[in-house]
Amino acid sequence: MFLGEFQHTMDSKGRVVIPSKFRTRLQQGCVITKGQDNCLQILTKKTWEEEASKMASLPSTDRTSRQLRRALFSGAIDVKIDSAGRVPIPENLREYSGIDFNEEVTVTGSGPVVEVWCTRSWKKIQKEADQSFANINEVK
Amino acid sequence: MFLGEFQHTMDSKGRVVIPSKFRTRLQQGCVITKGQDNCLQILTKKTWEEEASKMASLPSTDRTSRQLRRALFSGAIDVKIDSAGRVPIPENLREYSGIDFNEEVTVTGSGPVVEVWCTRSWKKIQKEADQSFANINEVK
DNA sequence: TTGCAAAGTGGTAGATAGTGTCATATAATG
DNA sequence: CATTATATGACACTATCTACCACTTTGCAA
Repeated sequence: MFLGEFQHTMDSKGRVVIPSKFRTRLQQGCVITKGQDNCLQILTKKTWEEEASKMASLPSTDRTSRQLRRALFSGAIDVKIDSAGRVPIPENLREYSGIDFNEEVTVTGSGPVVEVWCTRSWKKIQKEADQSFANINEVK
Repeated sequence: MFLGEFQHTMDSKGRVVIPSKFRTRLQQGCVITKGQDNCLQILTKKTWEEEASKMASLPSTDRTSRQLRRALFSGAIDVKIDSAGRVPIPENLREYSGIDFNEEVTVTGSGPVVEVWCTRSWKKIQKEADQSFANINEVK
């Protein structure tokens, strides 16, 4: 289970540091894909395979499923963490997530996956997320 | 069941002492999360697992569910109590709770969870709580 | 082919944040 | 009151992040 929120910066070559708490679990290979709401997701090999097989089993008659599948597979790339704890983010994913060189990045643990956000977007999303969270608690 | 109210200070490195009465139950690992009204909650592993498993059953196709998952997991961190009985509070949770280095902190037992408050906030909240409590008694 | 520019990959040193330990002070207990 | 447990502040040490720098590869054009 990945937990927490970390601030980093994308370096001038498009690389992002993975918080050290996450590294051990991602060290033996991980996959980066497009996530929902314009974030990026980092998955362990194992989680990726599970996700991928779920995706594959969706009916290809449904337009939404097809689109989901395209986004997931076409945007995916498997990477390895370098000796300094960084992963390279390719051009298409940088564009998708809106993260530019030297820009602030928020890396969050989100249960089974790690999410990478351009900090600007994260702040917006987080506000919304906290709201949902607060409401749920009130209901109880 | 956690009971009582304790005064402590966050040290200059962002750590807070867990009252010794609570330690034995939290020693084998605990999770800190955002609680209501900008307090922090400390949960036992077991209580946390229960909370987290509720999340797992929600569909990731629904935006609200995704937001909930993000809020819960990104705002949580699992920590262990060190040999001096302290836990580290990471940056994002310090900010959420408004607790600065070297600042007064109130730690309260609140039934199934332990709550950590910036003492300034706690005083306000407590006044309100006492008020409601008094009124309820009057009504009876 | 050769030379150049751009992008990608890898490494290093210094700054900073995080962690662990200890000694003393304070509080709790019998 | 003596003893034990707990809290706090100080300090040293470690890990991690960042900002650089240097090298390699690739693509393009001369």
